[in-house]
Amino acid sequence: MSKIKNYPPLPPKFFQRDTLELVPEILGKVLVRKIRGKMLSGRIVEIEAYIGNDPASHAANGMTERNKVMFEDGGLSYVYFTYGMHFCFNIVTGKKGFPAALLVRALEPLDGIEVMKKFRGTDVITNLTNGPAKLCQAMKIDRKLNGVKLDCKNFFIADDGFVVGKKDIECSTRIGIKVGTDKEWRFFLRGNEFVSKR
DNA sequence: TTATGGATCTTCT
DNA sequence: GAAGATCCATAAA
Repeated sequence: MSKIKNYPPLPPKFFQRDTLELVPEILGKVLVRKIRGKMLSGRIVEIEAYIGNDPASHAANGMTERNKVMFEDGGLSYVYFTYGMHFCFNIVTGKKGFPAALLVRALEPLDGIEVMKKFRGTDVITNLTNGPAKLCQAMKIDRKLNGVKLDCKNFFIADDGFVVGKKDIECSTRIGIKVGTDKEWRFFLRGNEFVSKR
């Protein structure tokens, strides 16, 4: 059993920095979600950056009802609905007024694996959270968590002491987009079997 | 093993 | 009306 519950949430201030600078800090951290008395958690092993007027970002053309959370201070949760049936979870980064976020694409399941299996309807561990919409389903992340602060008791990011070396981080172009493909803003842990494949 | 279509919300044209 | 920061079941090869 892990000892994540002994580690306090990272404060919102932690996320109010340059987005790309945060990337190596976020990789390896633990996303914790408490629901109905159960604790679900997973180590963040894959993220993508969406910054400013980057053409691939939802915020590329200014603020809308959906993306307005991206303009808030770092440390908030941005959850959006896409393709008619899927939720994706982002960590808002940087300062208020500048739209930036890190899309969490994959987790390595730690606690509450049995609950995740139930939510996902599969027994295959590597298929629980290896995709942005999958991890939301596994952790029951939905619209209600859009815009919440990530230091509340039921939903936060924690540091359990796991160390990620610079050499363990690999980068590539982002996935599932048609513009902004010149930027290598997808980051993942080298060789981790929970990274979404493509 | 790779390809295709369905699900059907939100935004922009 | 069309496309999208997706996933999965099913079909073809």
